[in-house]
Amino acid sequence: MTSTDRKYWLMKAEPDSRIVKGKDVKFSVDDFEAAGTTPWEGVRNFEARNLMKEMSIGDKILFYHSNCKSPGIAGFAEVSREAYPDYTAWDSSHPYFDPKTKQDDPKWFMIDATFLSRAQYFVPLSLLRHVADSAESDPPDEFAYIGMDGMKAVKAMPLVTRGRLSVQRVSQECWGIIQMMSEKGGWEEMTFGKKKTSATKRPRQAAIKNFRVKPTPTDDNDGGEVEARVDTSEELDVNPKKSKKRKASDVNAEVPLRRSARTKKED
DNA sequence: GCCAACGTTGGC
DNA sequence: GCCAACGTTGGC
Repeated sequence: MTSTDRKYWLMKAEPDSRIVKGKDVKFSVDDFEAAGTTPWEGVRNFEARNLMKEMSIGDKILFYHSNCKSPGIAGFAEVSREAYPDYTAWDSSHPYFDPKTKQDDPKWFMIDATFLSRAQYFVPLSLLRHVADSAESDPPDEFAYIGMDGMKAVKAMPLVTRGRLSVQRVSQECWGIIQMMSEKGGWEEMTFGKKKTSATKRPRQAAIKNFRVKPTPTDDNDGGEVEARVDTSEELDVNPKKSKKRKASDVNAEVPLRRSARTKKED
């Protein structure tokens, strides 16, 4: 496969322990590393499911820590098995059981993901938001290497623009940028504030942590140029026809053992 | 097939 | 624990 047809994705998991129906839904980068390869079961969202169906073996995955103290990119993985029916939907004893789906007409799918590596420097969401919010100006000196185009690419990330999706498309540019950031770091000198930025569109999401850039007296770019072009290939082909009506609680009420499909507490 | 109400996601 | 955002439900 050439690098041009390789696809890139972001998948969320929850690194913090949370017991749901007697099971811990925690799935951190440590757990992922220990597991090696894991079926990504429990996704009960049409758009996320559709994206998983587009995945090919070898596609790269940003592994994201969600719903935790410090959300962000914690590691890298790849697709090791293409979409196949999520059998947990048929197992009446399984927390993800969906009585509405049948074996001859599977509704939910999963892929297998194989752990590749940890991010040497955890790339916090707050940093990505900061980058996105500054996309009109030059990147902070600390990571000037991502360039303006890189900032724009980050700004276009669904992670930044919409958030809630547990499986997202990632542009090749963003993949490169985030991997570079995870290797080089550069924001250690920055302080994560907690105040809202004064002016941003998002009422609530704008309440990102502030980054305070410490002056870096002798700085010139440290090399690395990212060849990023803005790629707007973020349109998610979604067409969740409202196939059946089910209460969100019927399906999502079920316990995603781990990762994406965000759980809710017992009912 | 629109859209208001509802319920979940997930950052803070 | 709060609550904005937004996907889903379901009445019309």
